[in-house]
Amino acid sequence: MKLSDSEWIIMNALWSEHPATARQIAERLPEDVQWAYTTIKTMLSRLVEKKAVGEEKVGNTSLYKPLLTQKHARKNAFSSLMHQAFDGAFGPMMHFLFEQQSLNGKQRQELMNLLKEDESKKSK
Amino acid sequence: MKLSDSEWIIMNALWSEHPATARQIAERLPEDVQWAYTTIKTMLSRLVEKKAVGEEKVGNTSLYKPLLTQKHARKNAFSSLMHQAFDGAFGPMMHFLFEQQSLNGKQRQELMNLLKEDESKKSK
DNA sequence: TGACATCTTCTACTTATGTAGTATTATTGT
DNA sequence: ACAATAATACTACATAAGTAGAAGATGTCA
Repeated sequence: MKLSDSEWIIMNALWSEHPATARQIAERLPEDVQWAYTTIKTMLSRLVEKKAVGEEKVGNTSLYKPLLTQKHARKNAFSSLMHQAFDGAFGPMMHFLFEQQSLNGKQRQELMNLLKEDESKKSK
Repeated sequence: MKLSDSEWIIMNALWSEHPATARQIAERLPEDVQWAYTTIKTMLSRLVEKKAVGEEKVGNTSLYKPLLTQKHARKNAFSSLMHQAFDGAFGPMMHFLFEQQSLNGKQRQELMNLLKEDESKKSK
């Protein structure tokens, strides 16, 4: 399941709290996203069709909730990027990230800690 | 500059060696990509239009070369992903990657080395 | 010099994405 | 009970992406 740019925007709003009505989602969109209410509805319908979002009617109003988890969406996005841009190789991708980001000392330290944390988790 | 899925495929073939003719690119595509020659030409034209690729005629044949570098393309892709999926935050993105990949000892070691390498480069 | 192979350019068609209007239906405050 | 509000479903339309055929120009080998 691959999300388009606009779909990410909707999903982000939905993940942040759900279930939610279209109206609530509208209110949570980033400042710079000024979509008509019907645009949001259209996006939601398409996401429901794709089974990324679930819809439940309560009265005449729909409540939406994510079916695709944020974690899955992120995973898919990385997987996709890793395959198209790094021929599927994790190592080179990481290498690139480190190289690019010209990490400052703190960031580097943070990453070190993450790695160590991961290590100790593993060995337990 | 954002590349579509198909565009990545073409660009990968082009980055691998250039300049290249459409025919050469065709030959380098992954096994599972069976595009008509004209499809490749269409993609190339569109990439030329977008200035991601340069075209130079030699005789009646075009030679193509990347204008958008692989590095830039990768950077853009990450930037885009980081913004849509992690609200632009590098740290959380890294955290996610570590968590997801359940790194084995060797991979972890490799990453550590990358970090240290980076550190020593910095301090010089 | 003609038959083939090969390139190019144009055109075409489908599905996806981005964005929103209109018409209809339901809810509600007075 | 009705006007105002708000929700829904449907339709619409532009641009991007995916994929390729047709026709015309050019090169090439016997």
